[in-house]
Amino acid sequence: MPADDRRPTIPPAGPGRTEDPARHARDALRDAILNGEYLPGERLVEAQLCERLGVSRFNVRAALQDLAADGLVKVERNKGAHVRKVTLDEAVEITEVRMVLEGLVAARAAARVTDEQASELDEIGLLMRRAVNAGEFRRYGDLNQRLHGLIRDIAGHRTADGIIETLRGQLVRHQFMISLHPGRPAISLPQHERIIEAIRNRDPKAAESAMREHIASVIEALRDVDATELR
Amino acid sequence: MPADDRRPTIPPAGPGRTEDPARHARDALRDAILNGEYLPGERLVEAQLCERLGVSRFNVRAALQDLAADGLVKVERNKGAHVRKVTLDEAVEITEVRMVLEGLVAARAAARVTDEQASELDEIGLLMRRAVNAGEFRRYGDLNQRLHGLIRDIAGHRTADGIIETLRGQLVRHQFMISLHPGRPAISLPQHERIIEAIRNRDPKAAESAMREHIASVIEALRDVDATELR
DNA sequence: GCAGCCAATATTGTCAACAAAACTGGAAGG
DNA sequence: CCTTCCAGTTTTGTTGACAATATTGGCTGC
Repeated sequence: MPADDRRPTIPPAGPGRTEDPARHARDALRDAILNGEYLPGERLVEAQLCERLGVSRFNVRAALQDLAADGLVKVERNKGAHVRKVTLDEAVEITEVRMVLEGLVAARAAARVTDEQASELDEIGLLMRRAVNAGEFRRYGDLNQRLHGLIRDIAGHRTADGIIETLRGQLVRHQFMISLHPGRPAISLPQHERIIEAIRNRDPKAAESAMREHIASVIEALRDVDATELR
Repeated sequence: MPADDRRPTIPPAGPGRTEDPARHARDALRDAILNGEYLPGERLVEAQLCERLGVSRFNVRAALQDLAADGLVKVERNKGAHVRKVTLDEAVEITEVRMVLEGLVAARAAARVTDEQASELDEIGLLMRRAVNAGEFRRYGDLNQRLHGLIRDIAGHRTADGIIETLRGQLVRHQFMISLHPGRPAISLPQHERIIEAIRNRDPKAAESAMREHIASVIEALRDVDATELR
């Protein structure tokens, strides 16, 4: 075993100390996992997390249970917590669910979009095209997230929104790899543009099917990336 | 306040005592809420639950946190836990999500159904028709649940399955009222039969749209029931 | 060398007591 | 009569210690 873990400590959130430690622990641990500081399958020992997060074991346990509910960690009785491993099959299932949920959300967004929101959508579309043309893939990825987020805001479907957000968390690693997949933006850009257009036209059915097609192609990309990686 | 709470105690699960109390507490409390022994909005005081469930406060808290993740209770810091109230709008949202998820599941079931499973579907359809003709509404409700469950088994989509199950829990009360709504079976029976037929024919698209139509009509029923109740 | 066992250790599960916060009822003042 | 404030009480938040369980590493006998 390593003599000492050199990972940075995440001390209390500033000098304020006004926040409750439970929240801090949960958010800090979630960020740490999402940033890949703990790898899938890695064991999460409560005592170590106490030091790392600067909170008591009580709050560490609460955080672990919370993240287990989000599917980010898995806890087994008397065996502790691990970062959850998401297999390719699970990733596909999760993305299938996201496909129908975001389809629902897109349809609803098309039914509720205001003129102001429509031009915001247009602007994102424009920026996306520019980013692709300029080869700024990182920027494109950010815009991608912003677009999906805006659509969900327009739809205002809290239930679907919460589930989508939870599922997204479970896939950060996979999603990240997809965004770097060569040729990916060229495929997804026109799909995004069709989604935007359908919502602008206030056509729920078109918006739903455009969104579903888009995410269906994400599923293909998932499989591709996985195949590429295991070569 | 009531001088004494006469609700039945749920003592340890038999003489075995092999099960962990955390699991027992969680399941017993979930059942109690689902059976309506605690009403929506009712406060859940930890000390009372300790007596009721025969476990320590530690385990009561764990159970409450678990059920909060399932959306059955809501806990507010320093304010305790309440049985979550599901408004009509939320119930509609939840059912919309169920609509697209069960649509996905139905499509997948149609793609994977075996001959044996197909005849099982047929049998349930037959029993449903009989139950409706005989006016056995309670039985029809049970068969309804069995049908949806079988479809989900056939699909084998663990991710969608888990979410659907969670959502169903949040709606037990509403669902129960719908099943007693007069004229409801006459509407839903032919919808169920169309779903069964589409899956039998191994036609995913038809299965998905049949399922979505069915659940869309459940949403209407939800609104009706609510309107009837507040008259 | 190795399979199985046993003690030592590491880790998680549980509890009971205490601290902090929220709620309650009633008294004081307007 | 109403509002405000202040104990007293109830309820939740947190801690540290201890118990139960799993894991590790070495030992023994084959």
